[in-house]
Amino acid sequence: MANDNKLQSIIAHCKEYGFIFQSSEIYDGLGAVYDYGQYGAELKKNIRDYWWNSMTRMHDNIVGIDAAIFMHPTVWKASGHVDNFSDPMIDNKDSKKRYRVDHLIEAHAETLNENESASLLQKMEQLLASDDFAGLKTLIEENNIKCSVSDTANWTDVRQFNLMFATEMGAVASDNPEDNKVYLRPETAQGIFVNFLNVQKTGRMKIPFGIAQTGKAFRNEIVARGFIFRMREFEQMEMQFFVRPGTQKEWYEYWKETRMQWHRSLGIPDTRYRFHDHVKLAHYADAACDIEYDFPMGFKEVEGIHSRTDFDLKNHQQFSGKKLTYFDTEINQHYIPYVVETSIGLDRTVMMILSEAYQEEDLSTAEKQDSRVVLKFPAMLSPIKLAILPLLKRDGLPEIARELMDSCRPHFKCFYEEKDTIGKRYRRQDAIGTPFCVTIDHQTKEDQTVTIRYRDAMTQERVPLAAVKDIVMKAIQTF
RNA sequence: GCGGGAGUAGCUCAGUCGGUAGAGCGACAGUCUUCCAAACUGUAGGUCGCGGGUUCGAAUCUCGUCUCCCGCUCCA
Repeated sequence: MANDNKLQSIIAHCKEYGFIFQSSEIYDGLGAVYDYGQYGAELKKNIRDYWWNSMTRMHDNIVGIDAAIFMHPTVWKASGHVDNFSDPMIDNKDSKKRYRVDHLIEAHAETLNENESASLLQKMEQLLASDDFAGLKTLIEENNIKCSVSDTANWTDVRQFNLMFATEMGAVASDNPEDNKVYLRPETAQGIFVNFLNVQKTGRMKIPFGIAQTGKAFRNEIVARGFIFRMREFEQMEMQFFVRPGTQKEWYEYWKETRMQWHRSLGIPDTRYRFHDHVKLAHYADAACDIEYDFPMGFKEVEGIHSRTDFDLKNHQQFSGKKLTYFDTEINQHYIPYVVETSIGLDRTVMMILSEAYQEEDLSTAEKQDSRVVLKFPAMLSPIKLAILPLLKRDGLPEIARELMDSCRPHFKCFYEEKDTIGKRYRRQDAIGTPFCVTIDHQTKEDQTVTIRYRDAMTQERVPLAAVKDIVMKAIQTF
């Protein structure tokens, strides 16, 4: 199957079987926002739990928190988000090149004589200060400023590209709206940094240690596309690992390898992944790489591992005026810890798991055309673990099935169905990725055995009714 | 953001010259069946993405708009 069709098929399948719907669909949808349906929500939760447990339960020195989406506005000044991402921009329609308005005008000013230049820059400053975008465009047009690529002055309107969503906090309007302005966090990491000392002290944590968190983040992407790959509201799973300065390189390597093992544990072969080391580093990092997965639209980042140095804590210390140092009793020194971050997109992981699991199989024989769509999820991630199917809806078979259901449902998600032929019921479970189906038939009444049918191989075998729960439990065991 | 393509039932799609909307699959209720969908009967589902215009009449022509997909661009 061609890859361009595969994404379409997955989107259609996700909708048809209740995994993912477009947000507000009856109102024509809201761009790049999606809702998880009944099975999608289970799948997403299972992935989140698996990540959470692998971080917090399987490491002595990593604890989890849940910070608020709203944070003090100064947080985003300290993190660099306010300054770096709120400049007015303008596009040249011919070259399609986008410029920061101030850069464009400043570059032009350099070609002018001293008086003209100063006058131009002064006008620009006034317009920038008053957010007069129309005035800025007029200024560009009056000065006949051209694009260096296309050499034309065919410009779009000036627009503000602030990638952070803002809202107002507090019911009382202020004279200056900026006073009440709060942002929806564009990343979850800052909630960890500002709680670094709280957790360290109350948890009596000793470096090296980590703080993990999952939660929603919001980015007002200009171009958001690719199904749930790039959404305006999305969920991150992040862990910030605090280390002694100078040891960050080895921890960076450690987490690179540890995170890759986690990916392997999802049953996805190495060939579907690749590392992408950042050459051009962000302002906060001294080393960074992406784990990329081969999505239907090509290799794309699913997780980032960044050595963030002491950039964040140092800035928060400076902006807040609160000391954010740690006293290391081993070397009797105070220092601001360095941070190695692992940051994985939960929605991207859902999409990765779906892409990997989705299979259209041709089951045709000489006599009969046949095919199925199956989601080959790792059993621990499947929305439904076990489907319990009485072969007939009479002769006491449903009663036995219900008993099995009652004994299993406290332990894992089960599904009961007695409608339609058994083959049809199997295929329906294939379509939502249920790894096990158990069928109760007349023989069950005689010898207390059932047929268990495996999703991937479509084979089945006879097992004791009493063993079913343990078979499934064992298969979904994660650690 | 620019360019291209597309929106008709839950899904995949048909719908001629402008004349009051159809199929297959799926779903639901039964029948049959006794371990791998597509056997039989019946039922429900659509302001043809949304809004304006042309017309006696618009799924169809036209303008606008929203959404999705592809390419380029961007991505702390």
